[in-house]
Amino acid sequence: MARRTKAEAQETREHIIDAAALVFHRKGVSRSSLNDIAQQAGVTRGAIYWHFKNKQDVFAAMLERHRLPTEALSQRAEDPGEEDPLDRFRDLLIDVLQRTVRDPDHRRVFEILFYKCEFTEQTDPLMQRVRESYLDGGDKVRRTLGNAIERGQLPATLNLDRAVTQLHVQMTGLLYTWLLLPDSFDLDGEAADFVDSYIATLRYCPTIAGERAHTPPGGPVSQT
Amino acid sequence: MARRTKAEAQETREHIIDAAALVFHRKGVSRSSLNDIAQQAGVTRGAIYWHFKNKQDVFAAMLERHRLPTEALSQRAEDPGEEDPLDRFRDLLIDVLQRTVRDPDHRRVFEILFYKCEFTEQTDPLMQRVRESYLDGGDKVRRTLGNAIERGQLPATLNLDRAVTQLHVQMTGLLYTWLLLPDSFDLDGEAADFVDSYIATLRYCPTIAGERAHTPPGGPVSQT
DNA sequence: CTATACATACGTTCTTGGATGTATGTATAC
DNA sequence: GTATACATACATCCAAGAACGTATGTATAG
Repeated sequence: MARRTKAEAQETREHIIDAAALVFHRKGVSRSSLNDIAQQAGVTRGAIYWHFKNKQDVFAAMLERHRLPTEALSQRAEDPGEEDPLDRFRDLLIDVLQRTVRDPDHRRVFEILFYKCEFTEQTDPLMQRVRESYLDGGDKVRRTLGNAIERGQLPATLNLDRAVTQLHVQMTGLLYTWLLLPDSFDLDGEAADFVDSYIATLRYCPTIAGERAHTPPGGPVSQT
Repeated sequence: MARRTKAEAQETREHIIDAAALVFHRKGVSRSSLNDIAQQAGVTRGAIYWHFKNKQDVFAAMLERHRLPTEALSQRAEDPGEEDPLDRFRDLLIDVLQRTVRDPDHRRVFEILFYKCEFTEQTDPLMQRVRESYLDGGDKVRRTLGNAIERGQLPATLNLDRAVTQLHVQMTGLLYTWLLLPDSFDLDGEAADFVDSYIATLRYCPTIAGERAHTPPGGPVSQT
């Protein structure tokens, strides 16, 4: 077999990424050879070298494909025209947590990122990429929370930097620990609780909300 | 040169571990060859193979040496005879955070664990080891918090499981994000704040401290 | 026909584990 | 105290495999 149609070629490219994720997850990125990935995908190394420069390039493509779905949701939350930015923000966070539990493909990429790959130097483009991803995400959150403040959904005294830091800490910590010990707590069922708890600290915790805790108009702070 | 005295041999063993940590940190564990480590330590691969079985064994030895100092502090906090277990617990948490900032050797191991090594299968002894380390740590924390409850330092209604989970989330999240972006916040200066904030949630957050606010009148709260 | 989408074949580079060499520390005998 | 015997603490050398990148072959879509 040889030359396929363009659509078919695109399919094999996707298959290769799928296979890479599986092999990366099973053996770790460094111990995964391109031959392993090719076998898993049902092609030869030649196919991989046609679509990608090398293993690093396959890895980057996998991350890129993983980034897109979350991107869409965060765009909605960040929109200044959005009337309920805090609720869109809440949806986004809950979605990330629950998708990690429910969608094996999504979870697999997170597991690879946390437990099955190595970032080498500060100058490593991959390390830089993750770093920028965090910083960009922080900026998005900052804008979204700013919109929420303007709409009166959060106190004007909110310390944005602390809020962003705490969000990173909470989300990263949740995903990291749950992926390590999935049976230690029910992330899917309690996702909304965790997110609401975080939003509550934005409103009431003095070190984040500002000097005086006050009660904003009723939002979705439901506890079970 | 050949046979050294026992003390000198122990020194070279330590040197090898030091060198391994440096090389692991610089190149990532998988890309570090035993030759790299030997060169960094100023010995040959023969020396490493004398003291250790293989690279995995060097890695395990590095982790073991890293575990010990924290172990001592946690033992104190856990002691049922300790009169102020909550304060010892607080000291322990602050120490871990600040030592990560101040002690380059300590920080290096954390960076390796988070960013520069791969855990492969569920059956991987290293993965298991980290998992057990989390579970054991959780048990210690559970006992320590239990002591604190008996001494009246924490509410009797405290949900221990949630408290342990939240601690893992908070500490792991803090270390992970700060190691990724050390300039994004002042972990050293705010370490006590973060710990106190966590302890405050143990006392006041309804979902963790207990459901006094939401409990219908007429009976003690039953948990778990 | 020609560029595409792969498969196949090849040479090189690294790394590993073990085998072997060797010089010194250390314990014991005398 | 010294000679002997052995274990220790490495250094050096070697064989084998794995993975990579490239170069080349080839059949088909356009």
